[in-house]
Amino acid sequence: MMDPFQAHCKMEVTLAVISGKWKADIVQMLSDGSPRRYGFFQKNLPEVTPKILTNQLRELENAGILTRVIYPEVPVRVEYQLTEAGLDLLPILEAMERWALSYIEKIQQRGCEM
Amino acid sequence: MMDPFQAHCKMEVTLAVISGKWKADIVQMLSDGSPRRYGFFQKNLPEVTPKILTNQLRELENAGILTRVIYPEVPVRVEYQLTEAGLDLLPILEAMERWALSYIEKIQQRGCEM
DNA sequence: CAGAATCCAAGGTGATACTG
DNA sequence: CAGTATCACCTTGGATTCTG
Repeated sequence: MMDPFQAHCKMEVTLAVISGKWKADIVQMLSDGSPRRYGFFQKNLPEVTPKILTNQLRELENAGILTRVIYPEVPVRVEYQLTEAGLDLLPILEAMERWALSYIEKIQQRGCEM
Repeated sequence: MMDPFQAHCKMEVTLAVISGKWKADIVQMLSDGSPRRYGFFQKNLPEVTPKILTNQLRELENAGILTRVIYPEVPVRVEYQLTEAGLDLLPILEAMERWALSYIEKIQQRGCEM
């Protein structure tokens, strides 16, 4: 992940935080505010390998987008949950989703088939 | 650039379009709607090399975010201008800028110096 | 259950020099 | 003026295998 703190403009900070193949998906899966477990992401993102999933979760954690809480039970339970900064990201992700829909329409009209 | 059309979710489409080290800057430089020339970007982004600048401009052009118009004068003049889709991107970039500001504040309070 | 370790391929970025 | 061409690095993502 690119270091958000050496970005040359503010937008780059945000882009650095959410750029990552599965980060937007992860944040969206936590969008209702409730905590989710590692296996939940694995189940809903069948294509992502454990290494990559852990990597994306850790980078989001280090960026302060989500928290990782370990419950030392047997078997161990780990819960991920959005922070306030993470919740603040949701409107942007929704706007990105809306833009993409409109964009896809425009592109189709332009003559590209999908 | 990652192909927006093989994204696994809509948000990825938008991310694919604006992910690129200088793309957000370029779009913002065109935000008032008026056309800008190659040299303008070079002057305002002194760190970017010609190859990369051309690369970022071409990817934005291929994505339909901006247009590239060549005026066959001597010397040649090339003007870049945002499309409708590009203009629609501006609110998102502004939201990203605002989020980054709030984020930086929060991080500083958390104890990280910048 | 929730990862960690190792190895590897791809592509995005950049330095440098050159051109229609 | 507005680019191209070549070479090289380095980060990101991924396949596979293994573990507290």
